[in-house]
Amino acid sequence: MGKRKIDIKKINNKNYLKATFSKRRKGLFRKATDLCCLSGAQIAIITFSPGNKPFIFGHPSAETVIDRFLGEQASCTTDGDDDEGIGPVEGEDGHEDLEASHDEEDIGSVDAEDSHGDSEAHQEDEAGGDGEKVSVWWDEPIDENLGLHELKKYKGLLECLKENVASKLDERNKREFYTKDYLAMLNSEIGSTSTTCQERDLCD
Amino acid sequence: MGKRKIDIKKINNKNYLKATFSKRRKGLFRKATDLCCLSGAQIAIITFSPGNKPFIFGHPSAETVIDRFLGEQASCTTDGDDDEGIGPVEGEDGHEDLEASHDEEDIGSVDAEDSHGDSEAHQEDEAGGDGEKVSVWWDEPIDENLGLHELKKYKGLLECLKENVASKLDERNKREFYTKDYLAMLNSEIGSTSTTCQERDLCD
DNA sequence: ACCTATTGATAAGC
DNA sequence: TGCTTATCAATAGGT
Repeated sequence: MGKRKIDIKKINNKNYLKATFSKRRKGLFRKATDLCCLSGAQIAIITFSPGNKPFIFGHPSAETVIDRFLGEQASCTTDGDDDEGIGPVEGEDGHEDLEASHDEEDIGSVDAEDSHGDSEAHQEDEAGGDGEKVSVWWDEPIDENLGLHELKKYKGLLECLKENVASKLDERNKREFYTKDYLAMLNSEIGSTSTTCQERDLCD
Repeated sequence: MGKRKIDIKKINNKNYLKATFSKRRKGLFRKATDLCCLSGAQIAIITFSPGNKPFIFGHPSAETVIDRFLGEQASCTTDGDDDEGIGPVEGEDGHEDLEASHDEEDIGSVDAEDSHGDSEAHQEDEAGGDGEKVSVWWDEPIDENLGLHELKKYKGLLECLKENVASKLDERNKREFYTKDYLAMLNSEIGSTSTTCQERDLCD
């Protein structure tokens, strides 16, 4: 999408690599920010640059999301939680289902909706409201509890998240190594410097 | 970037929210994939959809990157590793430097290069090659060891990563809950179904 | 889900 | 490295 199309292959030129990684990482974080604001989803991104520098994005915080992830894995392995656990841990090997995971066939039959496209299309927010939906693994509906909780926390402060803010952070050599709430951090930066709020409305 | 510009604020319409989250999450993962291929960076993305469904992206694996992240945090707190640790864990609170972390001022003075922009601009790949560079925290220069190791692992297999592949995964209700190598997984899907390789060359 | 009109992200060039 | 511009890519709406 630049002036010329580039092949998605390893960049060898060090300088070009640095510039590209920098730009694209920023773009990735911005996408994540937008997704958080739009959907209220919890997202954590851990990045180790080619120079082995860590760049962390997290909402409500990297640790929160990581813990939740690790927690689910644990409950999946030990508790078995409910019945149809989330998709089991998979990878190049293929399947390595644990005990209660029979998602491929099971869930497909339980919920006829996820027949074709994106698997997150169905919502189990109502946790049983629609009946045949996949059950939640925990008792915290993000939109209600966490979502409200988090968003209430930032209220009007989280009004906009301009890219300039991130740039400003870089200038201060903070290295964007944040495990707390990335959005909140950006917000605090905005608040302290009155960055112009271009077009993004309240994220709440 | 659709037919009409939208405000980056919480979407209330459930259906629209689902559709948007789905599209944008896919876009986010694709961006991460591109960034991995281009820079060889290690990236993990943990996402909990508004329906509390987990969607994991990881290269070389979510667990690998998470462990590395947690490991650095630990070493930062306990060992102190070298001297100029990475940017300390920061957040909305401001700074909470640990013991050996005086990166803001220190690194700035040590390396005159990271005075303004993106902090990952400097490379410590050579681990002392240029001398005044920020030191690595571990003994694994990604481009050399990890990068080579990982890439060698997938060789020509990782030739292309088309979006169709991800779609296909959704169709199989795998929910994209992968903690192993996301790229490798996509690759295996490609290999088993001979997905067309449009324009992406070898990621290696 | 798939299409198309638009806005957004970004490769080059300063 | 940040800014600007020309282009390609992601995606909002609508089917």
